Amino acid sequence: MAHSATGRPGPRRSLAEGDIVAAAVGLLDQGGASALSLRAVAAAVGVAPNALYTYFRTKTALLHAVTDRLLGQVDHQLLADPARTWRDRLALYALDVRATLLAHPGSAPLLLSSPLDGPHALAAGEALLGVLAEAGLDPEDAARASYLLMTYVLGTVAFDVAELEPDADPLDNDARTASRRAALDIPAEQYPRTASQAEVIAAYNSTEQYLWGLHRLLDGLDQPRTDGERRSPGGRAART
Amino acid sequence: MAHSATGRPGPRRSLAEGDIVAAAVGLLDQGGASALSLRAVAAAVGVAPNALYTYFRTKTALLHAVTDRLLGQVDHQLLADPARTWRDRLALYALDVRATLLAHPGSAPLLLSSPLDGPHALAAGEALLGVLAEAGLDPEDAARASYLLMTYVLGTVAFDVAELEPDADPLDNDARTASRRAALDIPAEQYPRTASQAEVIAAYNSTEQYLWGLHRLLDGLDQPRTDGERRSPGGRAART
DNA sequence: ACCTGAACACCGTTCAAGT
DNA sequence: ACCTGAACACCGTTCAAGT
Repeated sequence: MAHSATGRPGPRRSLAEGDIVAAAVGLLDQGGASALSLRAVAAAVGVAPNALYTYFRTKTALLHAVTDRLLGQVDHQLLADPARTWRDRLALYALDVRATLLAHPGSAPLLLSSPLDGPHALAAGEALLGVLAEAGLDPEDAARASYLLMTYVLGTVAFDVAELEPDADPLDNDARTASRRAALDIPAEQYPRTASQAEVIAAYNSTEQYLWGLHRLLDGLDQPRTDGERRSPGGRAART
Repeated sequence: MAHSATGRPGPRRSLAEGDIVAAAVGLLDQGGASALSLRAVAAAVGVAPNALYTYFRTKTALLHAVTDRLLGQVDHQLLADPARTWRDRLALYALDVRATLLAHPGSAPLLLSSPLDGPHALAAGEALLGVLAEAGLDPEDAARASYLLMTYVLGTVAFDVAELEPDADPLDNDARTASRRAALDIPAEQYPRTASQAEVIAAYNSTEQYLWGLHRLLDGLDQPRTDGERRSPGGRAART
């Protein structure tokens, strides 16, 4: 084990928060969520386990920092590209978030259990509100829609990553669909509709399904309201 | 601690899988996800920790059984009520799933990491496909839509439950919104759009937000396609 | 402030043995 | 088959002590 997360030997630089977070991400990448223990991080960074408490009050605090670092790897510029429609920008961005998280197995559940109030999360949220404003949503609806989109993206990837076998390549969707298909065994008499759609169900992990759901969701945002509007009695939202 | 999950004293009945799962749910309810250890379950059931390996190959297998038992507490009849429109049925069902999961803190992340192939999950999925067929979706779109809905419901509740403080009442949304509002501190110069919507953001955990998102999603399912259809080159879906 | 050794109260899982 | 005691290889966190 190297002294620091950079792998550079020699006398140890003074340890910093960033080094610890980087080492934690490294463990996550190699061994998944279960490999991310405080003791392992401490070992990777060349320090006694309890030394980490100088930098993070609890393990949870470290995990939140890991979360925000991963969000920092997403290309937020995709949301700002003025050459594309708002819809294309959202789709490309959603694909980038998914690809980033799939490259770090175990990160999606981690994101779902984080407050998402770090600097990268805030920056992404702000950019998202801008795109949704361009799409014609008033500020309140834009905020609601941004939460809807975040939930969709993170929920989908969390589902996806949950069933990853530790040895499988997280980026090979086709192989995973095939293995899902082989494992499916639905009694056709009891569940006829389900059984008849086994192919589609096996491909729930596909990019195609991901985009299908995203576009249905954007369709729902991109039209007049039909139902279920329950505004607070206080007043209507401003349509700026 | 009673000998069995039923609390009935006296000579122990022969232990069954169901007793173990029931005890696990009890621990989940009392202490959240972290209280659900094999050793605690074994103690609750009056047995040595390793005795559980007679019934479940791993802890994960037990968790999957817990997951399906929780799904069994949802009222699937809500999807079949012929007196209501498909949209109302889906909304009522989604509310019931949410209420059930919020009553069991820690269960949502558990569901997200389960294969959802147990009997109750299959039954719910089959009923869902039926409702979506009524809504006018062809079988393939219905399957895709059911996954979209599941992701939305479970993802939202997982997000929601993630930030639950152990002492808070999981069913008091208003109190949690207030505490979220108090914790929010967004620099308005850096994130103007975000800061201006702090009230809405604080209420992300509300039933109102949940229904808003659900209805946007149903709006997206309930209209002709606009974009993003990328069917596999092999052939088009059958329109039965 | 930053780090240490030692300890505490836990984990999931395996093994050999008993009935 | 069902269950046990004992052990293995871990956890996160705290405490007192050192610099």
